[in-house]
Amino acid sequence: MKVSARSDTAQAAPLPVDLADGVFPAGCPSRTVLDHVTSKWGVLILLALSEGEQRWSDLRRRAEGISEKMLAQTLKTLERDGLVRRDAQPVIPPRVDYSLTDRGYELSALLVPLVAWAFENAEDIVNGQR
Amino acid sequence: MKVSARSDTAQAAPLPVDLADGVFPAGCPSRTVLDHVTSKWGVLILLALSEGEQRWSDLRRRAEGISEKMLAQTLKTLERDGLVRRDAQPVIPPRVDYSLTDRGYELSALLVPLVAWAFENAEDIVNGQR
DNA sequence: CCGCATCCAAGTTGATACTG
DNA sequence: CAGTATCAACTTGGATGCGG
Repeated sequence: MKVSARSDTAQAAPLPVDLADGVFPAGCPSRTVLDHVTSKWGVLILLALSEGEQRWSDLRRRAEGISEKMLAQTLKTLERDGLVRRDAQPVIPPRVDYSLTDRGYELSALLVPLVAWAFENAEDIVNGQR
Repeated sequence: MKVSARSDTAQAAPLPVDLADGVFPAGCPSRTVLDHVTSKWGVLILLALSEGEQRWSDLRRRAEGISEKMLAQTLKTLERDGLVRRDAQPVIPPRVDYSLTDRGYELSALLVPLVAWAFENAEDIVNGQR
């Protein structure tokens, strides 16, 4: 479905003013949050956890290609942001479960359509470039 | 409308199976697309352009803190991905307008709620870490 | 002047090895 | 199993230069 009236350029500005003013300044907190959330691995981890609680090794396998360092770093950041909850059980061998907080779940609900879009359009996009 | 979300821990898995299988593998195209789209500056540029066509210098000012190099690079990537359209006018002084393609516009529609969420939750999140 | 490619310094990421 | 430490590789950004 085409939205645009002229040629094939999309216009219209459905962007709330306060949002625009709030996100673009360099030092604003939203930049930081966005960076964490849209980081290369952040998206994958949040998405994986949206399926439910998972262990470290599950996540490592799920987010194929992630290094242990980045997994640890990503999880720590998301935990500090209050999006992911860490539940370490004092057993041998150690077992740590990760899950989304309510806020993280809220976020993942917004992430899912984005990822779905990327998935659906990926082939087209990649084919388009030679 | 809220889905359910229990007291403290969010569970449930609203993630389509084919999506999950499609996004997590390392070499899949969706990863690439996601990386472009969720890159540090990609989000900001797409968001800025969702307000309508803009010139290079407008974008440079809008995405505060971006370097010329990263602006050029980001725009080129998004253009190659068919999300941004570049319109160079052969005038002196030179003038180049950037705008979203239909596909880019579609994407920005998904990005806006995400950014809005980040903006609304930013303060809470940043305050939460001591 | 505006748009953008190039070079070099600095920060980020990744593979491997090692500890609790 | 869950993470940390270390070093090498890649990415980012800023200054500079140059064409239109």
